[in-house]
Amino acid sequence: MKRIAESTVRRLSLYLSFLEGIDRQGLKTISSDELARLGGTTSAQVRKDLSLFGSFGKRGLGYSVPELSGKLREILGLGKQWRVCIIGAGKIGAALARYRGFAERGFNVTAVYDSDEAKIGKRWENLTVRPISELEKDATKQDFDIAVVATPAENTPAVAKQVVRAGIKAILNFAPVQLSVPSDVTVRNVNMAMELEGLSFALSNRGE
Amino acid sequence: MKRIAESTVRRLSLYLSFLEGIDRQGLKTISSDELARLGGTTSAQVRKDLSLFGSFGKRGLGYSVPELSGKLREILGLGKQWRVCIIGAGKIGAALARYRGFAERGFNVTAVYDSDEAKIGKRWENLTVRPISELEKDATKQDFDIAVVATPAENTPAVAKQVVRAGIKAILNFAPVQLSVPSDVTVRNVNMAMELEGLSFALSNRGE
DNA sequence: ATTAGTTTGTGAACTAATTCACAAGCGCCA
DNA sequence: TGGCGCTTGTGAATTAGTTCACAAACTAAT
Ligand SMILES: NC(=O)c1ccc[n+]([C@@H]2O[C@H](COP(=O)([O-])OP(=O)(O)OC[C@H]3O[C@@H](n4cnc5c(N)ncnc54)[C@H](O)[C@@H]3O)[C@@H](O)[C@H]2O)c1
Ligand SMILES: NC(=O)c1ccc[n+]([C@@H]2O[C@H](COP(=O)([O-])OP(=O)(O)OC[C@H]3O[C@@H](n4cnc5c(N)ncnc54)[C@H](O)[C@@H]3O)[C@@H](O)[C@H]2O)c1
Repeated sequence: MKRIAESTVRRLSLYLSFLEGIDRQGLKTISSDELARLGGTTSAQVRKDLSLFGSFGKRGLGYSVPELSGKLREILGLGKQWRVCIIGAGKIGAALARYRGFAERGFNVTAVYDSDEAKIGKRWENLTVRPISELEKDATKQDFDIAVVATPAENTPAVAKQVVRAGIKAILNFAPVQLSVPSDVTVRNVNMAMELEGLSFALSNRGE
Repeated sequence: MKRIAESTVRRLSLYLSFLEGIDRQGLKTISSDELARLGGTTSAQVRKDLSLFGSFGKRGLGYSVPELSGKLREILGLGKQWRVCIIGAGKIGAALARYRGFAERGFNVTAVYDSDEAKIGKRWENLTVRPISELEKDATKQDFDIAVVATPAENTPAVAKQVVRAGIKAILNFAPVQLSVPSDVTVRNVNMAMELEGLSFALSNRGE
């Protein structure tokens, strides 16, 4: 299969969320044009994105909402349940662990780790905070798919090393540092300071 | 000035954070090549990004770390202090309000809003949660620059309308919905479900 | 003062992503 | 059955973004 751009994957994810809304409204079909309007893009873009994976629509009619949802879920790998661990039982970790939106999409938080003695052993929702030193051992049994890393920036490179050693192949990183990992490990960064700086730039350069 | 791509702004932001690290290490100059290695890009990219705004380096030497930091801060509009309000005093809102990393970069959270009677009036750090209905009135006095929106998806379009009516020109949106706002308002989305789906896609399509 | 060794800044070349534009397919109706 | 209105799927054209490649500028060493 040809290489798919990250921007394409982001849009697919967006289309899926729109389709779920449309489905709740009870509509049966949708055109590339409507999908484009919802996503702030063009109908050609929508059709091109989808055409990378097959042809799912009916000419003259559009796309069947449930069918396209299903295809997108399949493309995005949402058919299975993913096992997620959260590392760093702090403020962000707490918000994420308690967020129901993830499980709804098949991302199940099955463990939380921290290095702080004061936090280890505490109950967190239906989980107990475990010592980070046990991550590697636990991983052989639990087989985590994704690690969500929410530790202080200075410790995060070391944490990433442990995650890699534990054999986890995907990391969602909230610390404002660039992680260096082997090429078979995928990292996505959520860097809020960077987003705010993007807004700052936009505010500072309006009308130029 | 010519249009600057969002990807460029993200990289500038990244360079700045590297420069701050380098500065703490006490190094005085850095080459485009080293900066590129830190950011996982190429030296030509670094130089091209910077050349969009001027020429800040010395041939044969590289860039002065404090000078380039200063220039980047200026470019990104980090010279001033920004007034930020958080809307939605829930799990994510709480994590953000308590995060010190923002103020360090000039983003000062000066108010928190919610619609829940049970939360209104409560103290949050050095702030008191205010009723969202007062946002518009408060904005005329406080003159917020940026609204961080962390409300449930279903209420968020309405919240965005209120933010726009309050005259705020930049929104950082955490709800998994696409906001439609006038063209003079800039929106950045942080959509964690989308990031996880990106990882899911990567895990599902390795080696193809 | 000259030379050797670096590293910038930037047009030109290239690659990737988006948009155009239209033939072809489908449903509906007469 | 044929024609009309609509919408897809996709090569071609265009636009945007990245990388190449090299002259120019600077330091340090002799
Ligand atoms: N709080 C926010 O709103 C926010 C916003 C943007 C970015 N971030 C980033 O997210 C990360 C976490 O932020 P936070 O506010 O939740 O911090 P926090 O201090 O509340 O939590 C960090 C947790 O990580 C744990 N920890 C430290 N070292 C560890 C290690 N080696 N292994 C395992 N656990 C370890 C700490 O014990 C603590 O419980 C930071 O990198 C921060 O910059 C946070
Ligand atoms: N918690 C997470 O880790 C997480 C992760 C990803 C995305 N999100 C998204 O962030 C948003 C907030 O999530 P959360 O977990 O903090 O939810 P939450 O329920 O803890 O908090 C939401 C808050 O918004 C308030 N609110 C509701 N309607 C409002 C209105 N019209 N005006 C002002 N305030 C209003 C509620 O009273 C509540 O205090 C949601 O859209 C969620 O999907 C959260």
